[in-house]
Amino acid sequence: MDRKADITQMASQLFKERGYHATSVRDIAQALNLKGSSLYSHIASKEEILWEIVEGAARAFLHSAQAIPPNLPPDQKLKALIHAHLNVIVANLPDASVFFHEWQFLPETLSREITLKRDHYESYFRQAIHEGIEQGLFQVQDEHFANLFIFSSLNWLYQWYDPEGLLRLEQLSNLYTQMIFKSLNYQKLNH
Amino acid sequence: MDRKADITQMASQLFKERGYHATSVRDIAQALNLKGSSLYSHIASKEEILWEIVEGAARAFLHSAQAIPPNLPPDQKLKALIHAHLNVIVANLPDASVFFHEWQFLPETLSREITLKRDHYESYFRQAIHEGIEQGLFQVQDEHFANLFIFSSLNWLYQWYDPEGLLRLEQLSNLYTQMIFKSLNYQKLNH
DNA sequence: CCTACCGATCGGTAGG
DNA sequence: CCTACCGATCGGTAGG
Repeated sequence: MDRKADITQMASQLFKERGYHATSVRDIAQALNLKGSSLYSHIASKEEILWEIVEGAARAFLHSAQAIPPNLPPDQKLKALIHAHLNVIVANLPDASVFFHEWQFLPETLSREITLKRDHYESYFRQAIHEGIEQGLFQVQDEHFANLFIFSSLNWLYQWYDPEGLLRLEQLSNLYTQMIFKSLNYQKLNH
Repeated sequence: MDRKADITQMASQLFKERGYHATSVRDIAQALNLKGSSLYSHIASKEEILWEIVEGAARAFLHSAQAIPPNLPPDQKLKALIHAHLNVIVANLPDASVFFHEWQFLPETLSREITLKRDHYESYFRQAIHEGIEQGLFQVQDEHFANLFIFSSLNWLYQWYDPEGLLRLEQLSNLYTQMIFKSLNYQKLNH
């Protein structure tokens, strides 16, 4: 029934593999055994497809962060945020790739909206790290840089993660949590 | 004299801002006050421009790693590699951005060559980390993941580094070194 | 380095 | 969902 979801999903795979601009509407249609013009009964434009993918991923990240109890202690909160973040990427790698790689090709009004959603999402991490520092659980030289360092390590995952590989979500999450917590000088040993 | 270098440099800026496929040959020419066809006295194809940028960046990374004395102790070697890596990115942000973001749009023969250069470059990091673990300077749960974690944190820099910002290379290098060394459970305090 | 031009392909529409 | 088609733009060439 929902042909639009089929189109978006196929487009997501192709955008991940070839990039947004190197994928034509005809490419997407062909992969679905359709003619290019047939897509336009379900979508208004190529840009709309990109928007659906990128905005959907932004929403997935935001919702997964908002599902975490805000009253958790900061170390547990950060651990849950790391797990949630990795889960969104692993659960839908093409969407995550397009989100990180192609969002800039949205027209400015829309890309600004994504930037806002992303800032909001990242604030959950910043907040947890900030609270952790205040409570003496974490120790960093430069809080701003610590945030950037952690986002960097998490955001590059889509570049190398192999869904067919051996690394499953739980192990990935444990490894990330351990390295990030060590980089934050986490005091407790068992987490 | 070297018009080709002018073309490549301007293209690098535009590719960084808009992406390879969203930048036309006419865009590059216009930014140099030329007509599109005029570029073809200096270049063979648009692809050649991309190749010059990406291969040049790959070479810059590789050379900077090869300039480090191989007999340094592993902790000092890793520190020097981090510094060299950040220097290449900071010294030429557009080239680095295109290298990380657009290399995949090279035809397969050429992109494979880049992948090989990159593997070779990364092996310097892997080697230093491996030696550090062997000598008991570093402790990690999963060496393979530790490598990926560190590359991730370093490779995402081009996404957020602001050349006009306050963070200069030396401070950036210190901050990265500190967080990475902590994530590796580095035993000595003064580095 | 320019003018003039090429075939191919692009995103998208009309009409059924 | 298709055929037929649109104007615009693409990378690139010829010839000067």
